[in-house]
Amino acid sequence: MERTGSDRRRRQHEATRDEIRRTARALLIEAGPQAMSVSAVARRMGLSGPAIYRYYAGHDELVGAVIAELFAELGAAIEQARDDGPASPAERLPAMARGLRAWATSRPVEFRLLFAAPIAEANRAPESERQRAGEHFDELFLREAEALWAERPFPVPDLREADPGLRAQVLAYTERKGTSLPPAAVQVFLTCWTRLYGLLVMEALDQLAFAYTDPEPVYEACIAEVAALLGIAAGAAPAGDVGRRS
Amino acid sequence: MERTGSDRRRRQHEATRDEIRRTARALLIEAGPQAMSVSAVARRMGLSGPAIYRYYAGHDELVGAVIAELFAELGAAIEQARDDGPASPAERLPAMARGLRAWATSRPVEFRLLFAAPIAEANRAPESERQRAGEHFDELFLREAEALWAERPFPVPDLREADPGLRAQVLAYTERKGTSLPPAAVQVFLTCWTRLYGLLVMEALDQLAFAYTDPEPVYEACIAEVAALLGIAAGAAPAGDVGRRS
DNA sequence: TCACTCATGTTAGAGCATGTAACGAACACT
DNA sequence: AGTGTTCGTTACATGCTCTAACATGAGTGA
Repeated sequence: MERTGSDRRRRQHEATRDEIRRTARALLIEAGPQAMSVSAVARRMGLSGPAIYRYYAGHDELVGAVIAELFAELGAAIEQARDDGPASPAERLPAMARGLRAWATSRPVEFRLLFAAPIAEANRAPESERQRAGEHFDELFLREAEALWAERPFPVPDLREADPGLRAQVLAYTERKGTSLPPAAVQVFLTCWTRLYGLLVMEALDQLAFAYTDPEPVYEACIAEVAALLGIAAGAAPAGDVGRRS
Repeated sequence: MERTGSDRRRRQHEATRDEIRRTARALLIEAGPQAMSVSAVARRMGLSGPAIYRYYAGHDELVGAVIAELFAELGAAIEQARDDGPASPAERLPAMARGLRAWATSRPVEFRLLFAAPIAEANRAPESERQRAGEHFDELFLREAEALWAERPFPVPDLREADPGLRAQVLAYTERKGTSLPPAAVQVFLTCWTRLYGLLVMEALDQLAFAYTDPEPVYEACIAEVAALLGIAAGAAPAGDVGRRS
């Protein structure tokens, strides 16, 4: 199995792997997640069924590759939102939050696959691509919160008054991440991040439709709340919204 | 098709329909959502495949029936949590929130099916079972918020300072529900409800695992936050947690 | 009572999915 | 040139949803 292989072969193999992944993604966008079948991908590429298995061990691995690609893109989009705007963390954090949602709303099918999927057992492993990606986004925002804290600390609650179980978990997270933030600040950060993230997931699952037809201002309000918790002003949302397939 | 039919026949038909639904649910619990296949249900009942189609138009309708049953149970659980405790809305609201999560955590597979499913297209229709159920839960909590407001109004923001789009949606929701709450209070209520609900959905989707191993105190903290917004004390969580299949 | 109707079951099969097995042809490396 | 790997094929096993066609038996009405 691909022991050494000439460079020629290896690159050819990679190229086909990529083409399969791109084809799967195209099908995902055109016809939803269940259209991403091994057969359908092969059919579209002019191959016949089992050929795909030379490149991916099975359907799950193929879907996993698409998911990994999307996670990378989403991460890049957030980083770009961070780096585009002005240099102050107080402005960057809301920009990143908006970048996150802009990506999500311009690619609804993909976002749903990432965050509102059946969650194939494979992707629920402790060290799965998915968990790693979640931690990564998390860290992007955490770094920014650290910068904000260094510049101008925000008010924090007294952790000694918190539930012991909760405090233990916050301490564990603080330790694991090796952050410069004090645990009480980490607690605030997690609250903020969870609210934003949760709202997005709900939107992706159409769980906000019972009350809201357009979640955008709801998300903006959440950004404002969170900004208030962090002691910063949210700033206005950029005027023009991002369209699909920018 | 079941035009008139004697009562005997009709009841027999209903009984079989129920048995099919129960069997599907058993399979769901034992082996996950994708085990709820028409074939598997028939096999377990000693029937052969197509017999099921005499009772359900197809796989989607069968799953929809299971979902409807679960929604009804969840609603009943919340109502019971409401009616069990003391009579004050200030105590009932947290009790209902805890009842909601108790149901969710004691039936993880079922809860995932309800709120974290692939969302079969059928269930995304404006008047689907799912939307109706969402509105129903929503109303259960809304009624309680009304009682709380009548007893002791909670502080509300000035809606005139809110985003016009958000305000319009809150007004529309207020009108649609015909609630006695003023729009600004509805806005607070929706914020509270969205936070609780969002946290639960995230837990169901394992989206909290990046930071928390045990979401229970996180949820309790959220209840406390929300209670603060409503000007009430959350009270302590009941000591013993509810086990599965109580 | 007898024949009719219709609900309910059956088997057969179409169509699509994942995935394996067995085989052939192109390719690279010695 | 020979040899083994890679990459494609077809054939097939199995499972799923769902339709078609047929059998059976219980209730219904003349």
